[in-house]
Amino acid sequence: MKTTRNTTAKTTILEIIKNSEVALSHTEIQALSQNVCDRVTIYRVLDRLVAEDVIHKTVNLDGTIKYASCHHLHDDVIHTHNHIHFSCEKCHLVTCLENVEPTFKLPPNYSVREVNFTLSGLCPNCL
Amino acid sequence: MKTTRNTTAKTTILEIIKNSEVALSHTEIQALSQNVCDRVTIYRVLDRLVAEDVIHKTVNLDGTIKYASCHHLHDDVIHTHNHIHFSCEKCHLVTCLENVEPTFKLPPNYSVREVNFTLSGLCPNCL
DNA sequence: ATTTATAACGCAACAATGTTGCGTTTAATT
DNA sequence: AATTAAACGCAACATTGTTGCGTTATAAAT
Repeated sequence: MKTTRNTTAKTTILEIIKNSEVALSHTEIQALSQNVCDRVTIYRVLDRLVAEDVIHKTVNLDGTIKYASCHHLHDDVIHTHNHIHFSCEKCHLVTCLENVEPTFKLPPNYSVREVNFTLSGLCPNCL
Repeated sequence: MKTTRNTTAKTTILEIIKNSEVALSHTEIQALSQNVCDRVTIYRVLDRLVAEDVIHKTVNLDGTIKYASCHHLHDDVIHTHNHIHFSCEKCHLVTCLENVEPTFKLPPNYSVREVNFTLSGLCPNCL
């Protein structure tokens, strides 16, 4: 049976993501991790953390993938990531707007499994 | 003064995008264009078409950037792209759901300039 | 505490994607 | 037909992500 292990790479990377106010890309995590492990390991750790539902992915408007920790609220059994991400064009920070849930109505026969909502513009700090 | 020219590369690429029901990536456009021009030229033409607001960009959940033609409705002066894109996980086609406009309310002091809403799951054809 | 199985790792090599510089071509105006 | 610079091709490079494989180290069993 497939088990999962706690390694120094995994814990430090998770710490970096948890301590960050904003979503981080692979490259940013690599810069922050000070050679704790190989570049490839970061990719693998990120994949594992996403699979374990500890962090989530979001895609920036330029195509770069960013990671942020999941804030599991209270006792939600179903845990979704359909909140909005805001990407500032000036400071390039990506923030999770946890409380902003967009609404929309879809045509029939679409089955949604994953969601990515990203806005870009200027954040309060840069406005 | 900076003018823009109509070249064969530009017109054929625009045709490809306009004739497509779904949003296309650079790689897909390259495959469909049958060596009409260099790989680099495709990048440059796409940038130009986006700048001219003839096509628009959207980002898939895997980070790949797709392009679709803009359908300027009636006499809209302000022309936005804040409709939803649907990315099918099975057939990998990205469709613009032109008529589905999401609503959401943002915290104060955010200035939005661009929007990207992408859903993924199964499209009607693959359901 | 030692052994053991395998998850996770490092490294090297590769693949895909996007960018830049520069000399050449060609579209559109004169 | 001449002119000008937008657009092009090509080569080289940068970045990002992937894969294979031998090695390391975690966590469980002894």
